[in-house]
Amino acid sequence: MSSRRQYPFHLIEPKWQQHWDTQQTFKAWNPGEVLPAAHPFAVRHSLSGPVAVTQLPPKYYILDMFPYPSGAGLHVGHPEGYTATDILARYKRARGFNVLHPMGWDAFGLPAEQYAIKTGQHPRKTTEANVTTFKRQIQSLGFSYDWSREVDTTDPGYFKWTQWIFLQLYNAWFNPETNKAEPISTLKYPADCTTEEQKRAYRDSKRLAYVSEAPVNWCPELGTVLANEEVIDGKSEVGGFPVIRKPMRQWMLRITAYAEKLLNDLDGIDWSHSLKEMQRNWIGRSEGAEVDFEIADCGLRIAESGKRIRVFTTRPDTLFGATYMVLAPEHKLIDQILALATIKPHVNGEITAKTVNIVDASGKSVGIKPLAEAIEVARSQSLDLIQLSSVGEMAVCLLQDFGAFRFAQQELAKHGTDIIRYREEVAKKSDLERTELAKEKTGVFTGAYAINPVNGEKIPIWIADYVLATYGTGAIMAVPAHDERDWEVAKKFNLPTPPVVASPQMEAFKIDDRITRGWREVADPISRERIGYTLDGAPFVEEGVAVNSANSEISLNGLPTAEAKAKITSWLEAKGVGKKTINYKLRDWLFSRQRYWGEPFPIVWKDGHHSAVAAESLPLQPPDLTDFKPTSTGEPPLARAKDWVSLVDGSVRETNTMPQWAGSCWYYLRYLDARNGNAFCGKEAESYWMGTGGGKLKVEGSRLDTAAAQPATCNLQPVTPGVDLYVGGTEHAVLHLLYARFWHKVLFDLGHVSTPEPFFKLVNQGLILGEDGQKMSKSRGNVVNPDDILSEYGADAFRLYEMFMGPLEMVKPWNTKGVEGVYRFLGRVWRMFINDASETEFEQAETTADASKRGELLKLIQLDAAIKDVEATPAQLKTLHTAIKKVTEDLDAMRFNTAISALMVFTNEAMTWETKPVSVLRSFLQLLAPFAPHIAEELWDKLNGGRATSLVYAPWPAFDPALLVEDTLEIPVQVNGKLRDVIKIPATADNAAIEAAAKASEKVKLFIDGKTIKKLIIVPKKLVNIAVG
RNA sequence: GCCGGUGUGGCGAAAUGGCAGACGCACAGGACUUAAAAUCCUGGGACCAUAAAAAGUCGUGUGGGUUCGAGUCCCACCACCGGCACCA
Repeated sequence: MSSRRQYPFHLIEPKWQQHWDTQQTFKAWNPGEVLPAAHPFAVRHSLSGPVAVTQLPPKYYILDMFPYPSGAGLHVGHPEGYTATDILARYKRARGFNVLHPMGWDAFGLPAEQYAIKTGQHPRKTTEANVTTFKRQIQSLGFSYDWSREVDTTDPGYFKWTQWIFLQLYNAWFNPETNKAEPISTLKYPADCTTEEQKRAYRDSKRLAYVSEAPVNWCPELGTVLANEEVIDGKSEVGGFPVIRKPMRQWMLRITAYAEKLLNDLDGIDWSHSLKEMQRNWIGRSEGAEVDFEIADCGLRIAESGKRIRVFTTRPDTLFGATYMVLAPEHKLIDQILALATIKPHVNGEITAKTVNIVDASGKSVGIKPLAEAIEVARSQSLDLIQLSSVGEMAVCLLQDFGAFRFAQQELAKHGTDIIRYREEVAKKSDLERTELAKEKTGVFTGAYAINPVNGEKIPIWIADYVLATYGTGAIMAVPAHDERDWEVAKKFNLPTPPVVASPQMEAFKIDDRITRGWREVADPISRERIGYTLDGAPFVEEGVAVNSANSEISLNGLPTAEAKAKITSWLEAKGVGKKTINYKLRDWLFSRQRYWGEPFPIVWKDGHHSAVAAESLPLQPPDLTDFKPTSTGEPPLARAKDWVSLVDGSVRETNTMPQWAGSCWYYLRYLDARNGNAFCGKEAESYWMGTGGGKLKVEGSRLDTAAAQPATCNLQPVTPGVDLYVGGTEHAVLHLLYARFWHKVLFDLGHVSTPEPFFKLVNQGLILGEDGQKMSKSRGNVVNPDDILSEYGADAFRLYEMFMGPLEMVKPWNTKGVEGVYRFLGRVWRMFINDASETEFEQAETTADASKRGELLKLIQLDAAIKDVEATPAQLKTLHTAIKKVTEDLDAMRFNTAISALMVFTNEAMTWETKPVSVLRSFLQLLAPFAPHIAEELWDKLNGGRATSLVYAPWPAFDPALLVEDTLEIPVQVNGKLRDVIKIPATADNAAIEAAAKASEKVKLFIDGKTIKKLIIVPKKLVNIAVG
């Protein structure tokens, strides 16, 4: 503040921001819109009136991740990406594109709601105030957004369509045959679905938006459930509160149906490698096999589903080494085991039900019969009728010898108490404890055994919480010799660890050697009989060669892992006890929240069934509340609004709301046609901005060139860019970006959008750290407020600095001194154009002038007398065209920092010119304009005597390579790779002349005289290297 | 542990396999000024040497390799940052 202002940015910046605003300079034109003839875009492209798609130039859609307008206001991280996209938007306008560059507000969210709970202030009020602040701050940076397309996710005109898209999901199913989403009306019902009730249940189970009663991530502190993606290390992403598992009725979105597409289509889009990897990891595809293990007969089979346990494994080749089995504590089979162990059976005469569903020992229903008849059936087989359960008049009865039943039940019951206790312990643990803290493996034996299908061995069934109920089948076969976790458990509980894979390097599969390879003889008689050896030391988890893996029908011995997998899998398939399977880590998206400040579901409930509200009745507005807390019964806050919830026909509204991600899943589509009241987006607008349609001009460097460079693996048909460039932070790698791709694909399948992928090219800006190199945070006190920087250095300097810090994608620390550097640069640019004396006069006038009149005083500032309308010298043209080339290439590659340095190089050079040709300065201002638009417009205006149209649509200067050709070349000469001299030589010199000149150099001679030249390299016009011996 | 990224002056950084450190910050010296600020000019990787210089040697995280030539390509390792993490 103490120093003199480099140039009057405080007047220039508001002046041009206002100018752009009133002229609607940055309005993007949709096909069919009426273009005023005077608009600079119309002038540039010779258009006016209603324009057809075919008349419009090619589009360029450049998008920022819209912000959540928090109470803290903008921080310097936000404008980093916004500046980058703004520079490119301005550049692309100059290159002749119709540029769509919008901004909006992701305004539903927890902070406003929590503030509301504390203060009673309605979240809408808080949100509106925050949006106002954000908008003011963003606008003060001079970004070229088309504000006529501003969206706000909390605006009923917006969330009407969020709800509408939800209904699209609700009314669709994923058809595996066509591999896409289809309207629910195309669903075919299985033969046993006959009644309306059955059909409804089937239909509801197939919808892309469905209701599920399952354990979910419940965060007591936030009073809501969270998606898997919102839980980090067992704590909520927002606030870091503990999260526990709790079964609740919730809305889910079937994103898993799209797992394969979400994975494969990454190949065709231009995202950073690491971001794609993050998505791939999150989707977590793994190939393996499902294998069925029969449960060893304990006399207690009761249902078909309980007869076998299905496991998932990625290493079916190790099946011969499975020595036990582990079920997740939540596995439903455990319930059956427990039920059997604890039921108090009624036998024969004790049964009171009128009818009986008889099941045999294998769990099959033998038939439903009146009680008397059922008893007769039992008597005829010398068995007992044991009642397992009853509903009303009907009982389910097992046909079995009661004595044997009681014995088996007692056996199970011995372990039953262990199981119950273990399950209770597990349930008490939070996710955090179950992962981070539970380093030591735990588990209990169930008392039951399974049969290994490859060798008929009886292996114990355990339950342990290191097996997750939600992945695969919730059950595994444990192969301790070849799996870290199984190894730990086996060691802890003294279970055998027979090896079935050997390292090929060690050739350990040569059985004779195995003892020296770390295998030792086992004492366990079962394993000894089968294998005779167990692995010592540590598990061998890599791929290798199968050993000890044979039965009378199949042998894997000697096969490398990949082949062994294939062989055993087809054997299992032939036997009908297994099949090749693909599993994903990705879970369905938990889509409901127990909150107020979100989109209400357009769903009503009646008699336990849900149905959609009519699309015509949308938007469904949330009720007005004064108390935003959940109800005392733990229901969501919407349940407080009794009038809102209850409808006249006796049905009630869904009281959950949608998560914050809903609004951001499709906002980029709303921008295309933001004020459309009849559709989420008009068809023509969608296909012009997102598709390949439209565009009469062939523009060099257009997106289509980029699309052509797609990798061969791309399987997107048709190849479409969608959003041409999307810039935002990595924090959305697996949340917003995965969800939005999912919604887009559903909309694509249903014919609402024309591209399978929404964001063709995506770039992550790197985090900006505080001056101390630490993450900016209030508690560290290192937060930089853009408003402070702006008032001291102006928006142009701020923009310039954000880009000059380093490559966009990199993490980099803020340094206010660096802002001064680029600010000084702008000062030099200013002085390159401006007459000193007139500026002094302006400054004096300004000190006395009325504040409102100061803008007018800019007129006092005169151009420097050295600026003349003369032909540029070759040297001046060379300086200019060097800059044009560098800035153009750097902008195409998003290298903003080096582009700015090229502008500095030009300025340093041009400052020294005695005469400055207008034409050269004009081109320079065009290069500068995307970076520092305000000063560029002001100087452009002065240079053109105040008569020119806005610089924004002036065609980008072309560079002429002919002007860059040098007469004299400076060629470095190396001897043995070390620089010894630089020779000057005419550009026309051929290699022989260069060689002669190099050898003639005195400095070079010192190093080559008296030595033999072994090799001589000449890179034409570049370099000479002489290798001597 | 797994996956990805990054290591270059005092600092932010730049360099199609071809003059390492462009551009900027900080710093030092000078000009202007009564003085300061601002501005303009000059300097600058380290070492060695010197009155000063020239010349020379070393130098892009570490160790190897390929090459006439490596910050850049290959192999092995180290450090930091980000993501995932009992995913069978």
